[in-house]
Amino acid sequence: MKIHDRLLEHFGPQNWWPGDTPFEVCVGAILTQNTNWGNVEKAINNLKARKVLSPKALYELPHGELAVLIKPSGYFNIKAARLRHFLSFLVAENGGSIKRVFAGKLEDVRERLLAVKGIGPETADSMILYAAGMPIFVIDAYTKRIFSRLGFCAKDVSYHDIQGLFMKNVPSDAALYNEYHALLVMLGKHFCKPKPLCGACPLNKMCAKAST
DNA sequence: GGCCAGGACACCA
DNA sequence: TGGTGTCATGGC
Repeated sequence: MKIHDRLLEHFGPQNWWPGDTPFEVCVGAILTQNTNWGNVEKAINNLKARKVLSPKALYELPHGELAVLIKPSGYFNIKAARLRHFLSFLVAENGGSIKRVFAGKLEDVRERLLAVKGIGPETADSMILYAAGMPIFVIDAYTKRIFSRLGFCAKDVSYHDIQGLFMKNVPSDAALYNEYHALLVMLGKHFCKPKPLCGACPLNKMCAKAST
């Protein structure tokens, strides 16, 4: 059985991303950088409670106030600055239109997002896949750890290389990429931690390198 | 009290 | 261009 099918059988459909609108997905993508999603939810709930989870309202919020609201997500000063860079790109350069941000070819959209300070490859790809529904495979720390332990790549494989591995071997389908990445995160959270819990892991029999 | 969590960037050699 | 330090909260 293929890895994706095995994970789907074990965890069930994930129906990602946890966010009500494409804009909320983009905000979440920045806030979740190197951070537990539970903490991000607290920050997003703060923004909702203050009724500022919209491009214009968030754009007009001063740095200090924004930083306080997103404090639970950690790195709040840096993330406030990164959010404001994205909001400036969205509101000042694209009229506050998420549709306009994601208009055009995938490669061009990605390049424009990567030019925004604070948006790196994973954050850009998360936005493109989960907010825009365009087919690009998101690579994160879990994906690298899981596939290096399975023996498909080196532990320190580059983002570009492992993404190429997926895009070459998995059919280009946004719904499939969405589900696959979400399932990998579930596996990472529950089993493939820095200290792996291999006993009940659904990939246990496939993973000869579980101890590395 | 330590480990870990859905990164990105500045700085340095 | 590759390695290292920095940013920070909260759950387990």
